[in-house]
Amino acid sequence: MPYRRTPAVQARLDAQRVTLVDAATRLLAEGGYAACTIAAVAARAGVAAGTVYRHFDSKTALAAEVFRAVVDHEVGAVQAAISTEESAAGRVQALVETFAGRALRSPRLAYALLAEPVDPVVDQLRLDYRCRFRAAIAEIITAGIASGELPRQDPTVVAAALVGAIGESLVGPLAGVEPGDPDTVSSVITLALRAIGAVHAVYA
Amino acid sequence: MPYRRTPAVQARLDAQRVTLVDAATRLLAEGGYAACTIAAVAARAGVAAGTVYRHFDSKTALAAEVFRAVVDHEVGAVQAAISTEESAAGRVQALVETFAGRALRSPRLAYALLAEPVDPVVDQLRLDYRCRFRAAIAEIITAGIASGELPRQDPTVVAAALVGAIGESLVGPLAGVEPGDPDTVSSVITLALRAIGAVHAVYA
DNA sequence: GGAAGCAATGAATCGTGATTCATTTGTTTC
DNA sequence: GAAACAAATGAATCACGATTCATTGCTTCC
Repeated sequence: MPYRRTPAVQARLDAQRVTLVDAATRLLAEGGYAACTIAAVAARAGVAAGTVYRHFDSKTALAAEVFRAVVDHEVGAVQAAISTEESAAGRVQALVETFAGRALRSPRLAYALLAEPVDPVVDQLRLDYRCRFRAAIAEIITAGIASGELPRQDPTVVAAALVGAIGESLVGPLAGVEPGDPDTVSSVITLALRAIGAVHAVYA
Repeated sequence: MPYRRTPAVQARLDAQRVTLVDAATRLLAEGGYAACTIAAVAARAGVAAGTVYRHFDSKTALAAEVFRAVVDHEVGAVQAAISTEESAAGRVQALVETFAGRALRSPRLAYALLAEPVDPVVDQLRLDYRCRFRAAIAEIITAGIASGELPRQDPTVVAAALVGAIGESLVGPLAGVEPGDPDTVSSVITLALRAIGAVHAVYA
């Protein structure tokens, strides 16, 4: 048995993989999918193009992994923010604030995540991403209806609409130009609360 | 002067141009931008690829013309529907119904129009499209506030959010699979009315 | 009818970026 | 140290669709 991959080598390979995903993520955040070529990723990671293929079968596979990692991170942040709130209104507010804050901090990434189409496989992941947010919102609404805080409504449709509303308000402008000011976020919160029928904290 | 373009020839050329735009529109509606290659457009129109370039400088120019035509048509339909209504609530309802009805009838086209990115020039046209809808909604809201029918709010942000909500509800699912049933439309109407603070026709 | 020139053709060319693979470099084991 | 093989390289290849252009076919006008 003249060769076996030692733990040291394995660790280096693992680290290299991480470096690749990281490089791709940064490139995505900087210039969108178009900037995320294999050559660019490899260069950023300090390896040759061919080396990328020792870790990923295809560009799509790399993109999928990047996407999944970023989405998990984003969803996690939102869920953490939600979990500290009790009421439906509080949770929705926390969700929008967290989501919007992060999106405004990395606008290009948010755009790539929410809107920029690319590849059927990645598009499917984007849908999953939206679905996860949708599910989070739907859950809040369902609980709110059950507790009597919110009026009866179709949680799925309302959640989809809110995802759209938030996305449009935040990354819609992005595709154009302006950065999106803080007032926008509070307007969106107000609107979201009104849309779900949480009539209290409204009419700012 | 051994040659001059006669009216008959001009008419044929004009018709050919229309045929090209029409072919591209159908292809767009069937398979999105990816299906809309020069070769496919030419084949559908019954001409050679090179002929396309006698009418359009580039694929982008063709796409832009297609986009503009389709958008004008869509916006026109919505505006016609709005114009027959008096109240803000009635107008919003008409707008959503019209937009949604058309989108559900040509889902692939709606997706291309609302979400599918392609090319900076076309992307800009898409933004214009959204802006026009946004403007239409903002106008309704502004008028509603002025008349006292609606509470004070930021019409621009609310309009953007509604565009997003409508788009997400209707074409979001599309990117995935299902066709989007009629109940969805009425749910979206209810939500839109509630979101703008038109508390009446609500709580269905 | 025929000269003059526009219109149409479609195969060849180009550009872009993913993917391959023969070769070089690095590790492991004895 | 040397055999045996893995990892890394990056130039060459491929794929795909837009774009060009030399050639062929049509119109016009006298």
